[in-house]
Amino acid sequence: MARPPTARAKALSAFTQILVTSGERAATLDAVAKAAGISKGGLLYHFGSKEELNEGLVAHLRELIRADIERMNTDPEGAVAYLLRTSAAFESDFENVYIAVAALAQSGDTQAAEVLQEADDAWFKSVATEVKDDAVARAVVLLSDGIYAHAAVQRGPTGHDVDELQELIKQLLATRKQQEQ
Amino acid sequence: MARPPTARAKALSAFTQILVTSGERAATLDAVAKAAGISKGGLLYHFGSKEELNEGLVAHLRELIRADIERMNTDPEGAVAYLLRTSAAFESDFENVYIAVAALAQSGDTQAAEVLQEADDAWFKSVATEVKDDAVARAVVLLSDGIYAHAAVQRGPTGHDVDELQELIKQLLATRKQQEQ
DNA sequence: GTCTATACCCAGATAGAC
DNA sequence: GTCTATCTGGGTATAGAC
Repeated sequence: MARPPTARAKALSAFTQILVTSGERAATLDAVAKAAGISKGGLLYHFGSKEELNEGLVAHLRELIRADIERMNTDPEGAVAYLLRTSAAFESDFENVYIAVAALAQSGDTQAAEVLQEADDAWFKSVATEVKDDAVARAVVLLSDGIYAHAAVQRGPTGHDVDELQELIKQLLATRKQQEQ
Repeated sequence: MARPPTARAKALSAFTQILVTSGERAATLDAVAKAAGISKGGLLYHFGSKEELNEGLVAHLRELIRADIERMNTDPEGAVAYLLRTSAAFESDFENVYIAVAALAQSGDTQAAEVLQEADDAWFKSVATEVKDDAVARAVVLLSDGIYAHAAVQRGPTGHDVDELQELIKQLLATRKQQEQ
């Protein structure tokens, strides 16, 4: 798992790309192998079956979530800004893999559905720690999910105005803090 | 189109149910026919191909959107309340068909993706008319999309606290109205 | 209008050479 | 570790009876 042979990584990358741009139906072993520049046999050497390929991508996302949370917690603008910004802008691999796994989840893969929930839970935790308002944190994660859902359907980054959303969140937090006192 | 023979309606209903509960992969002609209590041949009489079946569901959603917008615009609690409430609670057929079409969209169906965008646009229009604040309207639709995305992945209604969200929106609108003056 | 039977095709998986 | 060739199963579609 630590330093995977390049063919394996290329396969995962190609699989991701096809899932994002063409959907789950198009992501056949043939298509993945071709896009990765290897043969179907070679692909099946690294992933013994289609299910293992799915699991491989799910496991990959699980790793990326850890790294994403790390970046989120250390972002100079804060967790809310990071989450909304990356949802809309595809700053790293993470966003593509997330969308790809979402496609798997909708096609019937239950492990894919589970890891998406894990991402949401981790996001909520980070955001809640920052804003100290669980209701707002839930809303922020929901907004992020909405942006991702859009990207998944439109097959690419969305034009959502993140600054506008951040401003709304800021205003909301200020209002609620005031009322609390 | 006006008074479809029951077999057609049953097929569409079964197709919807399988898509929602088991994903696109499971929604084969065999499975749909069986769930609808008809034979594959009978199913193919009403829908000449799998693609036509997809199109049939997309067209059905397009009709339901009109009815949904109608209910939204006349809801005693208002459009925002209606949208958030129905996203989380599956009040009518609409929500199930919406999730089903979302599954088609993720699997690669472009017409399905288009009609989902139409729904979002129509929702935005209704909400924006009510709240008279485009930024907030966009956020509300995004929240709704987030809730739907959750439901799609979890394969059923979500436990999101709609009252909590509505309260947030209310506070936000009040704050922004005040600042405007 | 709905059925059964069957043909066709392609995605997934296996075998074995290199 | 990667290839080509081949087999199998199942999903889609057609033919034709009732």
